[in-house]
Amino acid sequence: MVQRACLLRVVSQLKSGPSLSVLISRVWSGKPQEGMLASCVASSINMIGLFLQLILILLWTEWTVLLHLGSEHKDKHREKEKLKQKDGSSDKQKEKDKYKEKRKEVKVKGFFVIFPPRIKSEPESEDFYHSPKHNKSLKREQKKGEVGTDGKKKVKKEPEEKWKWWEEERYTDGVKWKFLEHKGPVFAPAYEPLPSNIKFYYDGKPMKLSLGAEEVGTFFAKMLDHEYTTKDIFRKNFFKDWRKEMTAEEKAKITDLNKCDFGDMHEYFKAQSEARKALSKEEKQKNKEENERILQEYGFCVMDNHKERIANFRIEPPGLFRGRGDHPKMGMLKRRIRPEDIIINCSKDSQHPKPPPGTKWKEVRHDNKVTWLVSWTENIQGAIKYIMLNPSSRIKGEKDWQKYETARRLKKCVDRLRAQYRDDWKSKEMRIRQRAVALYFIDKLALRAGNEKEEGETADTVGCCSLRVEHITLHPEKDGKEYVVEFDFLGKDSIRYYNKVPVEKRVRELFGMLCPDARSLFTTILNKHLQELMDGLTAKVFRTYNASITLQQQLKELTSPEDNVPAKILSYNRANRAVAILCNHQRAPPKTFEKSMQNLQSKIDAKKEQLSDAKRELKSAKADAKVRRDEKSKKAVECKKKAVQRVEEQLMKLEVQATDREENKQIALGTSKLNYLDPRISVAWCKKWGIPVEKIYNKTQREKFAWAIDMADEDFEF
DNA sequence: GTTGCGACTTAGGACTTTCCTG
DNA sequence: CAGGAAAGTCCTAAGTCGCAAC
Repeated sequence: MVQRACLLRVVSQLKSGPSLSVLISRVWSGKPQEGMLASCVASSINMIGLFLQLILILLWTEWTVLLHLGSEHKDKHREKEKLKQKDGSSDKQKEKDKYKEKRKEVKVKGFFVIFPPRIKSEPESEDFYHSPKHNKSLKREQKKGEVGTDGKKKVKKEPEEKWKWWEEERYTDGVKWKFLEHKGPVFAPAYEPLPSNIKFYYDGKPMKLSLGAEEVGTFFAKMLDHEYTTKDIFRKNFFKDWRKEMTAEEKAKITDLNKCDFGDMHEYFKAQSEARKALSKEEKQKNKEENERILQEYGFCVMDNHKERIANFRIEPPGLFRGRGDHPKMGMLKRRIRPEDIIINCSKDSQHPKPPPGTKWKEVRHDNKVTWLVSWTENIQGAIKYIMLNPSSRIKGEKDWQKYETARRLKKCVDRLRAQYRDDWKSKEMRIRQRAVALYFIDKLALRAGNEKEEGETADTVGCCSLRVEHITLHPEKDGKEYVVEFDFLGKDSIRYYNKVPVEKRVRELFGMLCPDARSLFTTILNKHLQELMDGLTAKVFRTYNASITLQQQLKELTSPEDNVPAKILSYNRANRAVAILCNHQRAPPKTFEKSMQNLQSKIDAKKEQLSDAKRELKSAKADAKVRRDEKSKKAVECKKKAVQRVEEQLMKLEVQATDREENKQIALGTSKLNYLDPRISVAWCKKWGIPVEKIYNKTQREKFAWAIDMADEDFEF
């Protein structure tokens, strides 16, 4: 589609145009019509100019205008902004030095060594894979091994000493490991044919399907409850792929999906899942144990002398592809992965995983410049999928830590950078101006970079550099504010980004000649530029930086020392929420939201009543005590007092909970917590206010952020 | 220089387990 | 002690970004 040319490119094509006022009035007056737009672009008419002007307006917008948190937060945000500008550099080095010192102090305690017999029995070969640099730690671990060898049970009983990888040296040369051993993937269970009494009907008549066709048919049958099985694209894609699995006869007969009746099959699967739920305790326990056994066998690997948890050791089962949003490939058959599709990565001297009997791996390689253990190529997009380690592993943790360190380095130079890109808006070179505009959005609105994607291969979503004209509307005035830019587009995962951003009208200047091919590789150009500005800087670092700094600031602002623990946690959640809003992390409101909110409210009401009862009782007890003046009645008063207090606390807790939940209706906190917020900020906050870290991070999260929990003091500054 | 590929992070929703309450 | 809500886990899609191949 011609009119799909991206916004920046459109902007870039502007040379000169009709009078400004005409253009502006056209835009201000409403959405550009599709046809109009198409013809404009096609004939190089300068309707496009409008968008240049939009950019110009934005360019001249004052920094202090707070864009992302919506109008109510504007003022707060301004302050934040000031703060942001102020505390540019500092403390990081301090932090680092402190940590270095701490490291020096740390004595090496024991490491829990896995598979000690193996590791112990072949130390020579390990040495072979360890650079001199690593010999030190290796020796330590071997010592450990000796201690641990005399029995797993014994080791298990002891409070397990966690390996503090963050106290060890890192590889610097692109090597990711020296030794890697694992058992390979767990394949999806083989297809179980339907019992003979469960039938598929075509055109009202029962029909026995071949095994292959039946299997794929069951994928569809299982999904019948989902709305998307009614979607045209889904049905079309499914039917096309299904036919490929049919025998010639089946193909000849089954020509219309609408004549297929999967009802029986659907009922069967439903009953099966019911039956699974209704299993007896013992049976459930048995299943659990079996799962645990598989986890123990396949869920771990040994990487450089340490047993590490694997994130996804199960191969994705076959099924029907369901992309997010309006995906053109929804309904296509996701093929079953066989050993022959699998590439194994492990070290040469490890015990290679064995393929299932009678099969072969596609390849076994020994590439220690990558972190994956297993890979295969998926058939829908042709993308490569990997089996990698858990976030608690050294290899993921180091990277995560490094990510936040990069963001902290950005903090040091962000002022300079912002000044620079503002300056670049005036540049004579179009590319530079363009780059600077993109950067502005990425920084201020925390937009994603927005890489190019192949049209028709995926849902139509965009990011900063791939925004198109139709994603932006200009309003001369909206909600009492002048010059409001309205963003409305689908971002990653087809999540809608909607934001009205008031901008200040300023001097406008026309850009000069523009380069029409500027868009291609735009994110590459952008990132190259960023790389020059700061080592390791890319577009996404801004998201990390802005998220983390916002958390830190919000925590400072929202935490009241006199608050009790639940209230402080509410503050934390609010700070977290501010970040989630900034990053546009949304969720569908839980289906049961209204109901559970009502329940909570009635609980609160009940609690209130209970409170007034308790108060009344206290009063009468007091009166009683006054009259009687004996120990017993005094005690009773104390008792009642405590009861009132307790109920008050409970009520408060409930109310806090209600507020929290209401505010959280459509906002997902998990993503930012897991991916954008430097955990050391949260850990420091917990330490400072005496909040148990368990209140903020659950077990998995504590494992992932073990490095931060261990190293951050209460005075950590991002 | 451009394109496509490979590796890795980030993402929301489905599914499962745990917790709470009546 | 069941049943519903909340919390936690699993799943895998969909991004980012660098680099090799053309």
